[in-house]
Amino acid sequence: MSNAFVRRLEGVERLSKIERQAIVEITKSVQKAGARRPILGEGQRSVGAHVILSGLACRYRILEDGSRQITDFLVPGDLCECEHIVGADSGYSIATLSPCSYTHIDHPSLAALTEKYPRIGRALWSLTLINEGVLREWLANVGRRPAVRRVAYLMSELCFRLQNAETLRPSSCALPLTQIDLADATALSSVHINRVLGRLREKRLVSLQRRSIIVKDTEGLMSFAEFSGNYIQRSHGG
Amino acid sequence: MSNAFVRRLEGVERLSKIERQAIVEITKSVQKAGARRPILGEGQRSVGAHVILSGLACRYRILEDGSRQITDFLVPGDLCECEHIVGADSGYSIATLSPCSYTHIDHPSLAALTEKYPRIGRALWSLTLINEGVLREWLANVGRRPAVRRVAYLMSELCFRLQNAETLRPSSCALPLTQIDLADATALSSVHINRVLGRLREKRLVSLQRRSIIVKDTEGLMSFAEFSGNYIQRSHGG
DNA sequence: CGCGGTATTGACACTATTCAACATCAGTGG
DNA sequence: CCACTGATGTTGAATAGTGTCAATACCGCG
Repeated sequence: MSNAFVRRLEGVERLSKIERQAIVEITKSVQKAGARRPILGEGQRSVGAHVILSGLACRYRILEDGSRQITDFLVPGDLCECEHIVGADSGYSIATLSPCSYTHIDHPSLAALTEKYPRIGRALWSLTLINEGVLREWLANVGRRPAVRRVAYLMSELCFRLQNAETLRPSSCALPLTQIDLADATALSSVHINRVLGRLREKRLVSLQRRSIIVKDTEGLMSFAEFSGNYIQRSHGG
Repeated sequence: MSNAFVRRLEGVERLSKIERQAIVEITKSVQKAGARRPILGEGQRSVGAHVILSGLACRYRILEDGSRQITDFLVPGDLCECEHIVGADSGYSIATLSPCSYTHIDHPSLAALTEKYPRIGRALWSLTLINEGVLREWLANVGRRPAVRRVAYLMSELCFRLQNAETLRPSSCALPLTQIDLADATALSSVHINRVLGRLREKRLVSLQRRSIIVKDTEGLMSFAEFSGNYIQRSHGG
């Protein structure tokens, strides 16, 4: 009777049983996709939004010169492409990184939902604002931090958000990312990512597997990266 | 009977006379500040949001190593610090770049407004989503574009947004930025900004004045930067 | 078994940074 | 009205940090 999206919304706004129910209702037609599949393919235009219910996905764009910039990681509970609901189209694509389940919410349903339950509308706005905060963090990260710290910071954030979404807090965390993915998210070359990861491995913070990176010591990585999750999760006032 | 904020909201949502009136009402206590003054000083915490009504401001953060990252330019009609209204606090500061007039909206007033007029709530969400798009653009810009294009792109965007806010479309546009500001926004050093601007001046795209940069040929600059404003302004469907 | 994407390593090139010296200008107080 | 001051702009030289290229290794998958 609850899912990742409900839990996420409850993290920013207290919901009544009826509101919870309405959200469960709107997200009940679940789709599944394997790793590295498009959810919103390049060139495609969505007519609504998607909610990630399990797994890890990302939003990205291919630039003029062919390089790819990943701009968001999407963890369970994340809503994406709201801009379509609101009428814009910014030309980004969504793809899974690990196997995902997700649901599609069409324009009219969401409009009706927020009309009927303004508190849900408010919660959605909150999620968008938090996401804005994450984007600013990425901007500062890519703009100003040297490679090693930059990579550590990004991985810290991703661990933090994944663990939050699963309401777990293990000291180790597997990230289903290739080194190329990490390069496209941090705006470094994959060659350099490889060297950076070597250094983090020497510090015993991560270990490497083919097609995935294992953070051995999330606490250690976060403190090395000087990461704090304040901007992502509120202390939960109500 | 109209101001920059009303015009901005009307750009994303059709408003009734009563809704317009309500917005004018909530933004009527105007404050003014000269150039380079804090609106929300470092370390200060806001209890609401600010709306820029005229002039140019920016949002920024000082990182661990003392460097400054500007994450947003705020043009007339822009709303900022909504995250406070919604309960978060991301630790950024706001300062004017040119003389500004602005207004403060406190938490309860905005809550009441969006409760009473859901369409206004929806319009505010739209603004936030557009802003998210702008941030993704900045991320791609800082992450992947070489210095000259990067600077050109940023200036293009700023011209575009300023001209939109003023509903003017002159071919020349004065940006009240020092080279240091530009460096902090593009994540380059001010020394390098200086050299880059030299090149753009050779191309007759910009001219330099002390403490401000004049874009001589906005069309030319935008096409050089391969800039398109699609992600900022909708074609205006309803 | 071979193919294609990924990972690893070295050599080298290049962009942008840092440092330093100096120039310019607006504002300030004498 | 002038000299002083501090922030900004300008230029050159040396350097650091990443990117690029290329060769090789690895491994899951068809």
